[in-house]
Amino acid sequence: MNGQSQLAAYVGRIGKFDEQETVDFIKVFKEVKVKKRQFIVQPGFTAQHRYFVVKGALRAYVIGKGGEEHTIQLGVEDWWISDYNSYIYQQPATMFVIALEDGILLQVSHDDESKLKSSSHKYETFFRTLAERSTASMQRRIIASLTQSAEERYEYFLETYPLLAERMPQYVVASYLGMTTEFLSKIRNKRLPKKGSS
Amino acid sequence: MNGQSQLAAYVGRIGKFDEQETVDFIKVFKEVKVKKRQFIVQPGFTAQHRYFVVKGALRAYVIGKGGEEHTIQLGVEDWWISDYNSYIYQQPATMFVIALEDGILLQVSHDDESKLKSSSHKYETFFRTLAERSTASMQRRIIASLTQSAEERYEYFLETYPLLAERMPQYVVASYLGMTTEFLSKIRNKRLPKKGSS
DNA sequence: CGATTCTTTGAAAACAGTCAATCTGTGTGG
DNA sequence: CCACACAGATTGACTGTTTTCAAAGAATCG
Repeated sequence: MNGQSQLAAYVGRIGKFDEQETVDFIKVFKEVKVKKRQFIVQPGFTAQHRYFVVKGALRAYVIGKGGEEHTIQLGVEDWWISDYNSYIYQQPATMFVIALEDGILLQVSHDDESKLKSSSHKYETFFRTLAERSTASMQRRIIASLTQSAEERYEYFLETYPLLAERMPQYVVASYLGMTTEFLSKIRNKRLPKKGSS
Repeated sequence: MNGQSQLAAYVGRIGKFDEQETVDFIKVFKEVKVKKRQFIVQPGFTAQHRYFVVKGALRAYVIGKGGEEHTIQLGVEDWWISDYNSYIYQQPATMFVIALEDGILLQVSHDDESKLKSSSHKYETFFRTLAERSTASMQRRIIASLTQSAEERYEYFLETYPLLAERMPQYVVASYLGMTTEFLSKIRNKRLPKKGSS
């Protein structure tokens, strides 16, 4: 399955496009390959694209005053990623988006996305649904950060995204969950007291 | 200015509706009065409406395992409020939404909103814009919670929402910022060492 | 391997929470 | 108009979670 058909399958699950609409939609996306450690968004530059992850893993992060990296968003197959504050308002980004693995993305420019949205009610609906789901998921994350301890947030993350927990380096998981790598390491150690303890 | 014309002015700033479209849009909203301490959303019940605040102040909060209240969202004039996870997916709410003051709201039901969205491309665009802005604002909040200390979050809140900081009880501000009332009180004390200190 | 990159560990310190008591204001009903 | 109740804010001592720092261990990759 190539990138286009993967995106086609994805949009088929969300937007009720007919065949021609699906083709026209996918046409504006451009496939790009990314290498591990490659940046696709950087602070100071406006995020020009929204990216659909065909293959690979990415993360978006900001740098704190002390130089710490704080992961704002993760992306793997069938997820979207960008600096949305930058992309939506077309203002300079505050985030880095970097590839954690070699991968394949399908990018749409802000301009082409706008044209899609205005060209068809159905496309507009598709992006509205994306944005609503994104709002709901961010709200769940805010709730988790307000109500749970570091250990609980990690447990919750393991349950919710078991595959991500395996795939992402631990410093990425830690910074996504709002704790230091050192502390996550200690949490993990407490959970699995010793190796070969059965 | 009544509630309807206030909403009309608001939608005029976001959606490019003509006169008739504005009238038709506003027609489906129903005005409701709320008294201080009145709940408009409660856990276990599906949030049936999205609310536009004409007048008053509200807050949405969840209850933690220890009984603490965590404020997820605030609402004052010209803001929207609901439990979006519940409203969007039409599932039982996890949040309370309560009036902090007597007020006036304009509510739209999930069903009517769906009809609006499907009846016109422009209405769809309006709700897409709402959702995108909401996503961006939640992302900013996540960044703040990951990168800033309690004191910095309070400073940022004061700068960003000076009117809210005056209007909301301090325990609401504290629980919105992810800290205890006691700790916020200590932060405030440090900032303004003593009354009459000049 | 040889050099990064990532993870673990432990001791000390900082940040923020808990608990309990007190203080303040504000309304409401008699 | 007063008194009482109650919601909200403050204070201080103590506790606990999480961070910081520094060093050493694994793992990975060219």
